[in-house]
Amino acid sequence: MDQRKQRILGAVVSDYTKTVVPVGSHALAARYFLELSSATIRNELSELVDDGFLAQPHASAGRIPTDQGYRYFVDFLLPQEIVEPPIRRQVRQSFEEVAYDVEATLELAAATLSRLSDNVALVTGPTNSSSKLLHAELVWIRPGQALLVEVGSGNAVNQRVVEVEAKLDQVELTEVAARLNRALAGLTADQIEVAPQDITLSAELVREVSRGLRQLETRSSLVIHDGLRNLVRQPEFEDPIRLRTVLEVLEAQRILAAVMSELSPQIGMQVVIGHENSLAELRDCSLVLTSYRVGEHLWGTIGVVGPTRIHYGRVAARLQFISQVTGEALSRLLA
Amino acid sequence: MDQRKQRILGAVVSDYTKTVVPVGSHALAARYFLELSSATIRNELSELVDDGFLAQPHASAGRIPTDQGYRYFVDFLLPQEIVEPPIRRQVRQSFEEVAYDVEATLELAAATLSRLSDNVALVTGPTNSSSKLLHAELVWIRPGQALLVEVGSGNAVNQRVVEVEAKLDQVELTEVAARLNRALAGLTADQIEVAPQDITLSAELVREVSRGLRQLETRSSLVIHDGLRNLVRQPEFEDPIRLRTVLEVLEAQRILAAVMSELSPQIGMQVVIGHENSLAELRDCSLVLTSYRVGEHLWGTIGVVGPTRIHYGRVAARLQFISQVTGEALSRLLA
DNA sequence: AGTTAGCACTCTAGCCATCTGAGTGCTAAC
DNA sequence: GTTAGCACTCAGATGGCTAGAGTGCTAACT
Repeated sequence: MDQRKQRILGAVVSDYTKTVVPVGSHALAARYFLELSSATIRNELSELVDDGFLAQPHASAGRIPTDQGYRYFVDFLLPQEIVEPPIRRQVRQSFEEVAYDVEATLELAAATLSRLSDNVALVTGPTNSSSKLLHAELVWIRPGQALLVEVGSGNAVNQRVVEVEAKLDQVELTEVAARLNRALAGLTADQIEVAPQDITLSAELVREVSRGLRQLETRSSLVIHDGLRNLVRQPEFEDPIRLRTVLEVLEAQRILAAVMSELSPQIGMQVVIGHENSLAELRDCSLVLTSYRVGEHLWGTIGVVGPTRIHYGRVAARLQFISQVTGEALSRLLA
Repeated sequence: MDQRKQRILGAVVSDYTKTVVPVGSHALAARYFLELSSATIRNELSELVDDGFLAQPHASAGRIPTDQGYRYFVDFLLPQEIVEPPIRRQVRQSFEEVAYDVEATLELAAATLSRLSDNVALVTGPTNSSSKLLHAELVWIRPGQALLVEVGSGNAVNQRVVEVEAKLDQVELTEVAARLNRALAGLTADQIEVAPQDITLSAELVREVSRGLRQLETRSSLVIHDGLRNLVRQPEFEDPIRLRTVLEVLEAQRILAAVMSELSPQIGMQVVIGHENSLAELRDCSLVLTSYRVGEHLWGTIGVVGPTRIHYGRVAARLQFISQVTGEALSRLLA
């Protein structure tokens, strides 16, 4: 594609992104190409349609980008945008004030991202696919019952009620917990299940510990979302059926988690446009995703869902920034 | 209001609830009042309009219930509905399978309620307005840092990273935690802050404990919602502006939590219809709320948000049932 | 008294025809 | 390769028309 075609494609994408109205040759000439006539632009537009980068809603309408057009734009024409310093300051400050635990941090990340992207934000927690037991504790509740509190990798905490011998009091429970720690600390759920049994520990209790660790893994794989209200504002989702289709996916934690973990990029940013989505329900949407890191090992996925005409440049820049701030906040908290 | 008027009001409410189309005198005569002529019904309808129970969208249209009409219906005419045994069985079973911790239980409650009510479900966690410290524990992370794990009333758990003396190892941290427990267990955050200082405990650490307790209180006051997708399906929310207004409130955790805790009934069921809502944004909506109990002390609020023509009878019955199942599931888990 | 049939009247929603204007593709000239 | 000019197309807005659902009112009936 020659340079002029690229410029025109870029202009159509920017203009359509802003106005959500098909862009005509006159509008392009007036707003972006004072040196070219509308007739010339018409010829170029016509070729861009033939090559699949643009489409016409109907014969006498302007052009809108196709998924392929957005793809080209994202791959080759995306302008590097910066996040305005006032926004950076404000975001950093709110993270310092609000990010007092993992969950609050992730929720703040989602809220901030949805606000700054004007779209729906998605955040997954740390993917502890094989969480190790750091520490276990038993808290007396009543005769015969105790609360098993487990701390796993990344300081994620899980609690469950377990049956214990009725005669045990808190002092003795603490003693049992100490033995648990000596026997099991540093092991994953799998390892605990096959580990040689310490004869002084009840097999049932050990089993509860590994169950708890698995709960930790399941729980943290779920997805926080925020900004569904922004979706409603988008003209492409005025149609209730379309809106509902997308909402159903966004509210289906499991499906969403699968989509995100499948796409989650090891590094850099991942953009999925319209039909590129494996999920048919998201074929009207684009996803912009990246990973955040906490120290070295722990990481989750954070991203934005919007219509295919989402403002890729701005969203990518702001997502990048928030992902970094989130990682830093979590590092301060945990690492 | 005489009995016939009541029957007519009831018929209008049921019919409108099902069809979402203004109900005319002919339709009423044919479907509900074979013994009366449409003219008679017209006279009655006209009086019901004069008394404020019904309204006409325009002069030659049928009638729809006003908020006052729904109010009368709910207060005096609500038929006692039962929850079908197959549904009961299925719900109980899913609670047995999935409700393995507090959060999962509340999420399951929200998911089930939104499905069974065809509307948006809201669930708040236990309102630990003054959580007592049951147990504290310190877990070594690295020299100078430890994870403070606190268990509060209702076995809610909170964790935070705290600074400690660099030389302390896990054995010594456990010892410090034991002293913390002796000094502070059973106290609320307020009480901890004014308690006489144990000279062997760092004032900073004690302060962290009370901060953590307060986090617990804040966190559990947030609201889980599910079923926003159902809102989109309601004809009254086809208008994007209306939809957005409601979505904004539903996604604003703090506001929603305030509304729910303000309304949360000590016992029985609370119905708020349209303009009765203190929040202007919810004036097109009705809320059906109740409380669930875990043993004696712990409780939260669970409810449904929908359009004012929500099927009050069915929703109330199913909400009642789910609230009970949720309470039972949590009791098994915690008490 | 309350109920009902009859009837004129009202108003919306759907339909159709018309009009406008933005935007196109094509041709011929530059 | 670029541009001016022009005929053509089509969506969307506008406005009249009609059908039909539903009303309120009157007068007769029980």
